Amino acid sequence: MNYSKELLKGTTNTMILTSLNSGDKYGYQIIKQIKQLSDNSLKLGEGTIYPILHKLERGRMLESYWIEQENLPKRKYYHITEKGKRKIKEAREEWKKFSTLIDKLFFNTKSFILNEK
Amino acid sequence: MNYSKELLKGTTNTMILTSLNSGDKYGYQIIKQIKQLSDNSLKLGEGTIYPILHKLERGRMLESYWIEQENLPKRKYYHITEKGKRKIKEAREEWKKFSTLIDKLFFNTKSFILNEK
DNA sequence: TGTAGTATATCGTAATACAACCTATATAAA
DNA sequence: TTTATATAGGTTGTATTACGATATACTACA
Repeated sequence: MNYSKELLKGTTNTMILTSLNSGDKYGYQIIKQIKQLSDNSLKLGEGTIYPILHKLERGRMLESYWIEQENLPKRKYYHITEKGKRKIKEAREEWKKFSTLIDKLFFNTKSFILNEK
Repeated sequence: MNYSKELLKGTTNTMILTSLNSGDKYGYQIIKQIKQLSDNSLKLGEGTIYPILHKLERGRMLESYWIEQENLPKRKYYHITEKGKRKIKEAREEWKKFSTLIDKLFFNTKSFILNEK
């Protein structure tokens, strides 16, 4: 993982919801997709994604159904609900505000000096 | 706190280092400054900042000295070291890459569809 | 007297991501 | 043949983190 575990916190749920927003997927597929989209920098493990999928389903953000495969393990597909879509919208708004603020606090050194008593 | 506790994780240390990068400060002063700079949206508590200051000092990112006050509790001032300044630089680079990636994953829905097999 | 502000500090708690581990099957390499 | 990797699901224990609660101690004000 190229990014600190701590920076990642709070973003994983929305990442997974956003992935499912463009179509139903199974857990393992989401892992591969996020890895691919991030140019191998974000490798969510199984121990990360499955508990989150279960939690999101308990919270009615997702619904699931099984699909049998020939010569391969069966897959559990997840489908995003309207509640899940609303959650994405909220999370995007929060992220926009938060990242703007961190940009200010991390880079705008001048304001630190100017605002001092 | 307007932002989720989890989004905040991983940014607090750098926030504090950046604050000290523009001049020595004591713990309580850092809390007030971050609160002010964030328009009251970031209210770091005492239980947050003091353990971090101690940890940063143990890690040689900061050095501290006491100043006695008249009619007020004495203040423990923190000074950033060269190691601390290097840490800021690293953290800024990491934040730039990370926030760019999250922007992509949260908002660029099109890429999710296009990249699907 | 009560409350708020200044200033430092510690402790317990909830939430999180993850490594490690487990079950299966299939395929490819050593 | 054995080993490793990939697919696909899952659980459990652990470290890290931010924070509320609490403690101490002094000042200022209603």
